[in-house]
Amino acid sequence: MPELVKKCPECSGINLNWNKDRGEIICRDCGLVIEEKMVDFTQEWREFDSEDGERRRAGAPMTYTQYDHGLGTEVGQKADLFKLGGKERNKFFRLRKWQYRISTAIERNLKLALAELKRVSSFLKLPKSVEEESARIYTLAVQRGLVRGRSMESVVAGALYAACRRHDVPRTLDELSEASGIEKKEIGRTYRFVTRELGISILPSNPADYIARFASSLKLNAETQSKSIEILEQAQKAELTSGRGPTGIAAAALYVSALLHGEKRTQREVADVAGVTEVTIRNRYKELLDELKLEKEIKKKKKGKKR
DNA sequence: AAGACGAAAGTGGTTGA
DNA sequence: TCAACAACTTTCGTCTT
Repeated sequence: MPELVKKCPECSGINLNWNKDRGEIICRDCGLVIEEKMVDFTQEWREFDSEDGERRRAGAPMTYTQYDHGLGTEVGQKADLFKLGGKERNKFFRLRKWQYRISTAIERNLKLALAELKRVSSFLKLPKSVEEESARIYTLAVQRGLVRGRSMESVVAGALYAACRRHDVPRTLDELSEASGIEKKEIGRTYRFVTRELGISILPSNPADYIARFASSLKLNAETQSKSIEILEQAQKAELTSGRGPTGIAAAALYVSALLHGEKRTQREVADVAGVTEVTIRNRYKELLDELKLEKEIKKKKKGKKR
């Protein structure tokens, strides 16, 4: 390890890991990559693309890397050397140079982006399949030049969001936003843009997919959980769900079934984990009571408590 | 005192002319 | 491109436990 670096400039940790192959020093405490191009001088990571228009690289503050200890930047795909025939040399060399530049630009972009994607994905504890799907989406997006004019990070977040939806493990925009450091509306925008451009089908997410996660962070038992799924199904039949935010509905269903099972949670608590407000829960809750004739059960519960 | 409830005004996004 | 619109939020006052 070179003399100069002994402490992590970010967190002052001394637990540094020198990866000779990639010429990186990685702080094991906070995940900061300290030196990137000591050996491998072909990788000009710090340079911005030579393509015009793409200079908004500064994105989320890197403090988020603190959460990712096992930061892995393993990315495959070395670009092939371009072996094209050679006759009109000058012209051809220029072309080749261009091609090379473009391909390395894409490759560089991918390398950075996939590292970012991995980070966010591990922060959210997303399954491998989702991670791969989103990497695929992102790769497609880069190849079609959809990243231009947008920050890399926001496209990564959008790809992740889309992949989550497709695999029925939805995260809310809030969660993605917290994990990636990109604003909610920005993620939503790029998400819509990318899915539209790539022709990815966007089925509205099912409230039931949120139940398990919300329930576990509220520490509700399995019975309550399945009850809330039932409630959701009834609600869907009564057409209470269309046009409403799925998280709000999921939250209300959970709230009701928690009441029914004597595992009462306050509206505030449920609202927090679902990322909606109490008011929304109240509205959905009221609709549920009206349509599903659950009033009696609730009242029974209350009487039972008084005795 | 905390939680539940509801009204009113405000916000961001979608839709349709 | 703009206005209407629905869903959701914020804020605040009142009622209930």
